[in-house]
Amino acid sequence: MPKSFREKVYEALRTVPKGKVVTYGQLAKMAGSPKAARAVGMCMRTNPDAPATPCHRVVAADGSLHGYSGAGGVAQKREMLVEEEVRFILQKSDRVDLEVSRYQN
DNA sequence: AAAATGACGGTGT
DNA sequence: TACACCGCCATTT
Repeated sequence: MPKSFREKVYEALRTVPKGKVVTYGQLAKMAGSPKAARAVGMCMRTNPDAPATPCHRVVAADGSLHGYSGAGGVAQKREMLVEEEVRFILQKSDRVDLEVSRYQN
């Protein structure tokens, strides 16, 4: 099979450095389909595996965390980000500060 | 081949 | 700011 959309997504995701995050929409654009943000989410869900794919660095466009298939759900996801020194909105600890921690744009 | 699914995004209220 | 709706897309059934 030729490279499926999901593989491109994983590839792009792997380029995201520690301490930075990307939105589903960004990832979709990097994979070649600017409006496939939703599809990207599904790919993350069906492949929570491998430490090679930092799916915890993927957040919503407004900086909020949507889901996480791993144990602990979004709670665990948030912890991981904090551990990678990703900046969060102080008042709203549920959102990432995209102004600072966003990967590229 | 067609319909259903979901870890989205933007807009309106 | 929070919640409800609608539109979009790759993947799965």
